[in-house]
Amino acid sequence: MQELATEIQVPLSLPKTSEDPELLRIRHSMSHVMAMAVQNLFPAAKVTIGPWTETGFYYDFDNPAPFTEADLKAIKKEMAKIIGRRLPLQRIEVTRAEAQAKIIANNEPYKLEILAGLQEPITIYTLGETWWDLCAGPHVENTGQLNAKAFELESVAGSYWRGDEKRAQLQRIYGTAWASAEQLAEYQRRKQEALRRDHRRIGKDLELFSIEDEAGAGLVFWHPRGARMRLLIEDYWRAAHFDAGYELLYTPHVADITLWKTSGHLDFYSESMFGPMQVDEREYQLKPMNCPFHVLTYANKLRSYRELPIRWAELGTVYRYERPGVMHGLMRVRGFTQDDAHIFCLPEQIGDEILKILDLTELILSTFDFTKYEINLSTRPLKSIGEDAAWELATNGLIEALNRKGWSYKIDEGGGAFYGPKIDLKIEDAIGRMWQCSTIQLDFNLPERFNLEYVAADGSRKQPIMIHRAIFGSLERFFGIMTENYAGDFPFWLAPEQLRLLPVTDEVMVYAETLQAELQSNGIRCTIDRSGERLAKLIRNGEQQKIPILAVIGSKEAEQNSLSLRSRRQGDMGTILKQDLLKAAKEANQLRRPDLTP
RNA sequence: GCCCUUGUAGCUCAGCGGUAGAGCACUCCCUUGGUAAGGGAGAGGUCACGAGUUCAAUUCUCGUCAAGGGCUCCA
Repeated sequence: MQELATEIQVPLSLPKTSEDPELLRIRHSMSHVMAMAVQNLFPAAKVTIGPWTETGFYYDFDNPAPFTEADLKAIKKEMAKIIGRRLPLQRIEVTRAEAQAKIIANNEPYKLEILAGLQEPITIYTLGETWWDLCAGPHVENTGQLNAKAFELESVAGSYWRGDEKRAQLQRIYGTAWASAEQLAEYQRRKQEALRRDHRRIGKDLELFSIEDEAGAGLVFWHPRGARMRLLIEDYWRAAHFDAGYELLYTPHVADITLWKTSGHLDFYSESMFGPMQVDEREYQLKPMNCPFHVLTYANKLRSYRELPIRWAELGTVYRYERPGVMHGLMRVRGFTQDDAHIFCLPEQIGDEILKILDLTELILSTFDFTKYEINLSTRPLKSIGEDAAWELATNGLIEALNRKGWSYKIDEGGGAFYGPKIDLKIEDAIGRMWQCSTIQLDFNLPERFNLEYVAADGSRKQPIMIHRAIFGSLERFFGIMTENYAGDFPFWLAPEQLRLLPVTDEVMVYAETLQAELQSNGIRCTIDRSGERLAKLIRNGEQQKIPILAVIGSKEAEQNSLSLRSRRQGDMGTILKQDLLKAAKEANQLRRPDLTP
């Protein structure tokens, strides 16, 4: 069924740079052309680096004055000129001393620093008679091979030399370049499509949520429609967790700061925490994570090995300090709810537990039509705690589970947290973007710090294995991703307003009200459009608000106790008797169907 | 936090050194209309906030806050 989509008319393919050597040369050369253009127009600009990206290229400059959007136009024009001159690009091998002499002659301090880190042979690429850049290539042979109609300068942005915010502030210019004007047009069409799907746009248009200046950045207000959807998601999540053998917890939003000292967060996480607050004689801390609370709950009494595994989940709302300027719609906020869970188990249970988590993750994500995953396994970093044997056991447990699940994965050697190895899962959305949501982490740290134990079969005290895991990651973020995935066209079971009754005249209002009451009492989210506009307008409004089912009712329908249905996904569904609609809608809700009928 | 851009009606946006405009939405009136915009009238703005320059600031300058695109960081 997933295959169908690809059969419908294949659009112009847009290869990534890393998949297409020709595009790589084009983009790499284009960044040199841009650098030359910039230095022609701004002689004081110093060059730094100018790599390709998957959709284009950028170049970072150190220029006395920042570039403005207006400068981009002039730079683009200059680039077109350079392309028109069909200047050759030539690869020249030089010695370190020669390179150094050339760089010093040009007064390019950043290049000098780059040179210091290079191995011989050192290559430079010339562009025309006078301009050149330290570069490994590859490039096109001459600028005539670049298409002046297939590139665009997209934006200016600040960046830092070597990505280090303590070092020089540079000016980055982003561009995109393609082999043909048609490809550029297709790329721009896709950018438009991403804009159309933007959850911030859809969230406003469909009245799902807002972020209010007066309350502060990064704090989400869920409006009735968004809140209803969130509730549906949460209800489903809870049911799935009970089915999978979890119990649910509720824990406080604040706790005495000593708890955060014990957990270690005050030492290694304080930069991401809201400041403490004074209450009576004690200092309290708003929670940035749920784990210490679950740990305390575990430690509340002596546990037996017979109780394990313990699986505790919570939709836990946490607050984290995010630096100004990094917030982004629902994707990056300061207050959010994690679908957090902690599993306390015996060492020999790790493999089974991880596998169960993978199964539950797949079940839940696929319910929202996320069926393509990219999995990363991160192993022990250099700086870490815990014994070798524990790391090996845990890492093997993760690998064993992935193998049993039959999922392929990449290994990120040394990419784990200092307290344990982890599995990260990225999901692919409808337009091919990858998003990281789910994560499964082993933790040797907290059980140690809180002295967690259980009584083993032989009567001795042992430390349990602790697993953190989240499937959505954060409900806010997941909601944003899901909204973009569906482009606001939510499946029937999830739509905040599932069905809207459109009365053709006021005379059928009584019938409409009877219908609404009956549908609502059967758990179907249904409204009546009382605007009094003509039918065509009612339909237009309903379609714009992406209501899954619009039900036209006039005198004919009122007489027969029926409705004329118009489905957003399935088109005209003809006239249906009330009792048949009730049955179909209830079933669709129960089975979480995308449409009224399969 | 840093760089660029932006902030005018609920939304999308014009405008300008002499205190404001359009379309949609909203309210009312006419229309009772059968599958993507019927017609008319009206209401609605401390031009983000705070200073400064000026006879006069929504417009110019500076600061603050927020948003957008990035950097860094991240669920």
